Amino acid sequence: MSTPTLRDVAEAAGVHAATASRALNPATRGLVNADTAKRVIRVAESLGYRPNPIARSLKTAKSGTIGLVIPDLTNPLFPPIVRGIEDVLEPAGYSGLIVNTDNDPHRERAQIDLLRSRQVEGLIVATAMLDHPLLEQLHREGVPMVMVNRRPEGVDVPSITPDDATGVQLAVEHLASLGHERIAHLAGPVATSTGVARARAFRGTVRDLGLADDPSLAVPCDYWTEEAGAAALRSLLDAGESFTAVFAGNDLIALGCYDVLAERGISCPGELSIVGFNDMPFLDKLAPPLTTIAIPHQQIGAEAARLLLDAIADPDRAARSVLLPLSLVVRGSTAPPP
DNA sequence: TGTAGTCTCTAGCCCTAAAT
DNA sequence: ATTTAGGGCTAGAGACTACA
Repeated sequence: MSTPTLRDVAEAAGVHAATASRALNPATRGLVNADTAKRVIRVAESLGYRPNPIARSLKTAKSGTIGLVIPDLTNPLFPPIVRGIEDVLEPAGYSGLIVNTDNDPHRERAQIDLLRSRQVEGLIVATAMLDHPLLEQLHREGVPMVMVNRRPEGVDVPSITPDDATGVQLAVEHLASLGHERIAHLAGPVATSTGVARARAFRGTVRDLGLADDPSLAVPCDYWTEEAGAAALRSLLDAGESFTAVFAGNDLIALGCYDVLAERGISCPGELSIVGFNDMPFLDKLAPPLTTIAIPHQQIGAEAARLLLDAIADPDRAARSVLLPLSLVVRGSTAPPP
């Protein structure tokens, strides 16, 4: 006996398939006599019936799925965000399909094509570049979309981003209050909104506080990765720049710095203080534990999912964007300069 | 006779294997 | 090469019953 269908349930319960369908769907259950509904539900359970969402979407033209486009699945920043997204999607009857683009535009295009062919009802996108033709195109085609963490320029799409400027300010003020005057910034990629926003805020804060405003102390990384962070710090050290603290564009870049400190025998925080950004999981387990800027990851994900559900329900609604507040988490990687 | 309340009937969603 | 059938499900139309 193959897996039971709605018809099997209906027959066993002595009702028409359409009635069984209504009884089993909470949204339409009210159209069916309560006792009948109860009977159908019981029969469905005893047969081990599982609704077939493919057949359902054949009729309803709705898939109940949302595409989650993640740039780098190995970045621990994302699991808590996805968790927040699922917390909101699930009770709304949706589930997320995750794809990973590895920051590769071709891969991204292919993955998004795949999601669309699977009839996802919307996209939550964490891969936004400042200039992002694909996202512009999707937006023109009317694909419901929400940006998380980053946002492209000039595309009128709902987004949920951290308040980078304030976060940077907190980090730099913390270092300044410890007595640091020459702070280096290992910035995120210049093609990303986050990288640019944080770099700009860094420069502004450094000036406001009257610290060394030396362009050679700000180095953009090619990627948001440990390797890129390590390479950037090496180039600063090799150039003979003098600085007593590093403000990293994100935690992975800061982690890369740890590698360089180890290989060159530099002590942290004794000789060099380091501050990260994002507060991804496990930073408190490092030696020394990394001081960083905390982002409410789960809240970001949940808010993104809410914005998307809004956009799906009402496509004409004006794009709403949310800026989430950040906080400084002081751990062991920062101390007064030597 | 009208009207809730409850149920059934029908068609069709999109695609493809099989029949023509 | 073209047509048909059919997979599982549900929206919409409409039928039946009981009761005011």
